[in-house]
Amino acid sequence: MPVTRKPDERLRDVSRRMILDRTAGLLVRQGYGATSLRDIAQACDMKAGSLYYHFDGKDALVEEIMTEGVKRVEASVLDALQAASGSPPLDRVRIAMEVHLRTLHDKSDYGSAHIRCFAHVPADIRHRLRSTRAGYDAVWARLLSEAQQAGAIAPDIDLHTLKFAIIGMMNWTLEWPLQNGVGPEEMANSFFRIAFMGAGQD
Amino acid sequence: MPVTRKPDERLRDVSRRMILDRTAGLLVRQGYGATSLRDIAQACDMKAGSLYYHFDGKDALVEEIMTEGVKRVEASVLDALQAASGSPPLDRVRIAMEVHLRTLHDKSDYGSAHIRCFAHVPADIRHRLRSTRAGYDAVWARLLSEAQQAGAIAPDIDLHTLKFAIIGMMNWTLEWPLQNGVGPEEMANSFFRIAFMGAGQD
DNA sequence: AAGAAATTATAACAAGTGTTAGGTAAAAGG
DNA sequence: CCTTTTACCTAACACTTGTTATAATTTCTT
Repeated sequence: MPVTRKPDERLRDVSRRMILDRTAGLLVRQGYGATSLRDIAQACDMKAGSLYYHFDGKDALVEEIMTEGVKRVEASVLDALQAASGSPPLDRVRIAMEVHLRTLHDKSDYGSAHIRCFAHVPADIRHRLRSTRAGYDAVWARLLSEAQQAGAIAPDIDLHTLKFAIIGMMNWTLEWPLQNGVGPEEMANSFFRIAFMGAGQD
Repeated sequence: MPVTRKPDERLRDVSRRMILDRTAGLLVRQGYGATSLRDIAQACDMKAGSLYYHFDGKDALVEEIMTEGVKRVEASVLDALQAASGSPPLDRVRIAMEVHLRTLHDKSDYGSAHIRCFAHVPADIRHRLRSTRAGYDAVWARLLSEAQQAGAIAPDIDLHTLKFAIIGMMNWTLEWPLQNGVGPEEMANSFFRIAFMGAGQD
């Protein structure tokens, strides 16, 4: 088991985290259906049967990763919003967009594994993940609502649709990468410009 | 083989189309990995082995559906643009958005099957689909370029990013339905409003 | 260092998958 | 209507998959 650990780390915890990490990477690269337990085990220098010591089965492993994916994005965005609590409303929106994109693209595979595989996991998992996702959704709803109440968003804009448009364009960057070399900050700035100032010219 | 056909229709053509139609529906509902040839055969009141008379294999069938999916969206959008050739540039953009959404949501399952399964088919299929998709991409690139040259889109807007944002928000409606009862026209209008006039308030 | 507990390997299982080749029923052609 | 061709059935195959129970190895505790 070629995994490095510190003296106070239990093997179980280190192995378990490594399995989660490597599986997340496989899910991003191959998708749910094309990632077998044997693939996962190989990526971990283990055998498939051993994975059952740590997880109840493939789907439990996958669900844990996907749940953690949403949680990580949510935590990152909340942290950033907390740190920017005194900033103007639309600045906070732009920051949230940037952090969302950074978490998806740069931080780890968990968030992107979630988005990539959501539509393909068994229905019961998807159902449970929907409510986890709804929590993060509420973060955006609150953020946009505050911005609209502060007068920063036009009153005729339906916030549900706006949230949807923003999240849609951001998450779509995982399916069809925007452009090589473009980072989260630049993406966020471009999308923010389009969504809030509009691409149109009078 | 419970399928209705007209006197001039060949059984082969009718059966083949029915297999494509029903498979597209399954792909939308279940995804690529969870749709077996036995599922498809059952949906067609056939046995799995029989599908080989019409298609070389599962992947040939799936690829044909997904290719047709892009082609249908493209054809619909091009038709609509042709019919609106005298309209102002941004009207044409809005029409294209509406037709894109209508084709995805109301017309048939082929387009949505494409989007749902794209990230999950074998890499060689995905590679070929990428170039099919690039053709449709070019339709949008041209449309937006004409609008910008006509002065309808701000000169600082990068058209590649704008196209991306628009397609992203529209295609995301397949992953996470915007709202029950909202049709393509209303969606298109809302997304158009956000993307071109901006949600912000001065 | 020894023994207990933890962690991984192993072999096997049952079920499912895409596919093939030969057979048969249905459609088409004259 | 009869014959030929077409379209579907069938049985089997080889392989893959998630999973289980037991064995073996490694880690942890005293």
